[in-house]
Amino acid sequence: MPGRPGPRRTLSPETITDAALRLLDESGAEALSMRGIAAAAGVAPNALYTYFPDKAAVVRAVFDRLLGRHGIPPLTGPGRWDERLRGAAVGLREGVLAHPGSAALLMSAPLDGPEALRLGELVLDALAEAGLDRETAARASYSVIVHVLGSIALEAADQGAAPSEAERIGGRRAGLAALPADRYPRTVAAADVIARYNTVEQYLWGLDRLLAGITGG
Amino acid sequence: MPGRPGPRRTLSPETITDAALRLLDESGAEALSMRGIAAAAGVAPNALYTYFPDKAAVVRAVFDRLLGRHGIPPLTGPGRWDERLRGAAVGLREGVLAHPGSAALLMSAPLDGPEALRLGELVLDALAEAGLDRETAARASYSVIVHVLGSIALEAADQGAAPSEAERIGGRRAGLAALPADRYPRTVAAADVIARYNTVEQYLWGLDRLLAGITGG
DNA sequence: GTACAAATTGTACGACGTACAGAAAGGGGG
DNA sequence: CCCCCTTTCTGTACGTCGTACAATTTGTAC
Repeated sequence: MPGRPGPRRTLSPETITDAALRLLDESGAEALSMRGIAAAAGVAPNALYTYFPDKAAVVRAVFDRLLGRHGIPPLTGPGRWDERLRGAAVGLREGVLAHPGSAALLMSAPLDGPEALRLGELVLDALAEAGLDRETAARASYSVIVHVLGSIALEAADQGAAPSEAERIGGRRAGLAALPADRYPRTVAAADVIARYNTVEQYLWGLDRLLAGITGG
Repeated sequence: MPGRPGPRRTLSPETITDAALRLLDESGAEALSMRGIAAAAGVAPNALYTYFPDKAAVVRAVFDRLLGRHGIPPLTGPGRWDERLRGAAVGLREGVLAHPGSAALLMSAPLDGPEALRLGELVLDALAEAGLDRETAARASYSVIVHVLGSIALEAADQGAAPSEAERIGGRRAGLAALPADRYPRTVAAADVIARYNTVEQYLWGLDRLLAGITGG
C-alpha cells in the first residue's frame, strides 16, 4: 500500500512512547499525563488520540516498553537455566526500581504486550530446560512472574510511600518502626530479621524457594 | 483531657472510610474521589482534610480496612497450619476480587496498617507452627504475602483490563487470544494450559509450591 | 457572656482526560 | 495541473478532579 493521503509529519506510536519514557525518567510516573506526554513530543494534547484510544492504552504501551528496556537476555543463552533466570530477575528489578513510581504500572495492566510476551518466553524456555513438562512449566511460569513483578511492586510501594511530611507523628513515621510490640510480636520480630538483609537478597531467596518447590516437588 | 472546643459533629476517620467502602462497593474503585466520598458521608469535600492530609492517606486507610474486612481467621485456630493459610488466602482473594478495581490498591501502599499487620501475624503464626525458625519464618512470610497479593492484583488487572470497545481489532481483543504462535510458541502453549484451570486452582498451586520450597528445602 | 479554638462550608484555581469542530496538508483521479 | 478527499493535528471547550484559602458555624473554658 503506497502512501496514504494527508499530512503525516511528526508522530507515531513509537515517538509517543519515547516521549513518555523520557518524561517518566525525568519527572516520575505521576507526571505521565496526556498533556505532559504531548508537550514532551511537541504536539497538542489531542494529537495522541490519533494513535491511542485513551490514556490507559498509552500507559499500557509505555509499561510494555519498560519491561523490555532493560536487556532481557536472549531466550537460549549460555549458562545454567536457573542462573539465567536469576540474572533476568535481578536486571528487571534494577531497571524498574531505577525509575521510582514506574513500578506502580507493573500490576496495572494485563501482560499481553510484545515485551511481556518476550519475558514469558524467556521464563518458559528456562523452565523447559529445567526438565519440566509443558503443563508444569506453564503453571510455574505464571507463579514466577507473579513473584518477580509482585516483589518489585511491593518494594517500590514501600520505599515510594510518600513520607509526605504530613503523616509523620511525633517526628517519626507511623509505620513498622513504631509498632506496638505487644500486639504484633511476630511481625515486629520479622521486621527486625528482614531488616538485616538487603532487599535483593530477600528477593532472590524467595525466587529460589519457589523454584525449589516447583522442581523438587 | 476533657472535650476540646469546637463543633465535632458528624465525622471521624471511621465514618469516612465507611462511606468510602460503601462507595467502593456500589460504584467501583474509579469512583473513589474525595468529592464522592464526601458526598457519601454527607459533607463538603474539604471536610475530609480535617482527618486525612490528602487523598493518598484516605486510600491507604480504605485499603487497610479492605484487607481486614473478609474474616481473616484468628491467629491460633484449629486445623492444620497449611489449611488455615490456604483458607485465609482463598478468603482474601474472594473478598478482594468481589470488588473489581479495588485490587488495584493492593500493591500501591506499604503494608503497615493495623489490618495488614494482623494479616502478617496470621502468616507468621502459621509458619511458626510449621516448625520454621524465626529467621526463615520472617523471610517466608514476606514471600507468601507477595505471592498472595501479587496473584490477586495480576488476576484483577487481567480481567479488569478495559475491553473498552476502542481497542478491539477486527472484532477480537488484541491480546493473548490473538498471539502469533510462530513468534511466541511456548507462551501460546502456556496460555492454553493455564486456561484449562480456573484461577483459584492455579493460585493455590503456586502457594503450595512456594510453601513446599520453603518447608522442604 | 465573652473570647477562643476547632469543624465544616463556600469559593476558587489549576490540571486533568477527552469530545467536537475546524484547519492544514499531501496523494490520487481527472 | 488542478481539484477533491482523506488524514493529521490544533483550537477550544466541558466536566471533574485534588486541594488551598478565607469565612462561618459551633461548642468549651473562663
